[in-house]
Amino acid sequence: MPGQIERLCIERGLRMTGQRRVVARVLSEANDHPDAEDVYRRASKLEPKISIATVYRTLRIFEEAGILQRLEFGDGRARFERTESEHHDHLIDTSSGKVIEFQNAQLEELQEQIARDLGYRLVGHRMDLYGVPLGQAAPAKDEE
Amino acid sequence: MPGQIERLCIERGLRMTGQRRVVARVLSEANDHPDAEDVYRRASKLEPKISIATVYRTLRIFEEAGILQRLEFGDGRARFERTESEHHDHLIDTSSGKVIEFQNAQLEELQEQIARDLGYRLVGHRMDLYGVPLGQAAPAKDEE
DNA sequence: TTATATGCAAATCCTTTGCCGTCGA
DNA sequence: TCGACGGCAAAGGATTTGCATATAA
Repeated sequence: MPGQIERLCIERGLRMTGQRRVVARVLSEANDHPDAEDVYRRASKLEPKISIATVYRTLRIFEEAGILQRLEFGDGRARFERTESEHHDHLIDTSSGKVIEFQNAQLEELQEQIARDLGYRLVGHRMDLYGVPLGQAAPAKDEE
Repeated sequence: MPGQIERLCIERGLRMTGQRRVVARVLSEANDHPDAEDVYRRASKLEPKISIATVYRTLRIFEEAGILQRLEFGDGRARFERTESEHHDHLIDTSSGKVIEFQNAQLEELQEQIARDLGYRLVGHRMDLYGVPLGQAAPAKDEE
């Protein structure tokens, strides 16, 4: 039984090779936001002879087919997640690196309006929030 | 007469060398969002023997001193702008590459609130909008 | 069969670093 | 003076690519 991603690949007419199935499966089963190295590591367990070049090529192809979303959190490498019907943004916990997904309709609306006011039609956006857990670290400046 | 950035450098106790003055000046005079290569190119006109390594080192030092802001628009290289008292975000015109700055207090407030609702204190964020000029390209799907 | 995909290693792009001579305070 | 700085070239990390072989359809 093909996973969600493999199904999408077939739908979009991508040639399904053993390697692509493995990458598709790794991504279907991921609940986090793996980078290429992570995907390679996980895929290698299922298909030891897969190469990192194939992983990169496959990720790019999946992204171009709209199956994957590329995320960049500013640490120099790209992370991937499957495209979901409901759009969401990310909050990165800077103290642990944990990534939290959230949705906010008001925010989406506001972004469209801002673009419109500037004379543009919004075709995309990227928004990442960086935060530390409340009650951790020092919120005020003059405490110690 | 030192520019705004050189003044900040002095304020923060950075040792002022000829190269740093040149980089500071280039950035003080920039009205766009140059990447390291751009800064190097512009600095070279004022100081032909400056090296790209020095430009990178200086940009990093200025950034760490809070004098510069590092921007990443997803094209693989960092861009820089001087830190301004009033925060702003960017809208990138995907048809021309032009970058438009904007401020929106409601947006900032909403971001803080979202973080708070998730149990976080917002320590930073990054938001870029991507758009095409209104009236250009096809907004509807079934026209031609 | 035949265009497309994969492996491997080399290449690229952006950025950082080691080393050693130089310069600012 | 003397520790910080700059130049050069080499190193690094992430990602892409050329080429010969293998494979899906």
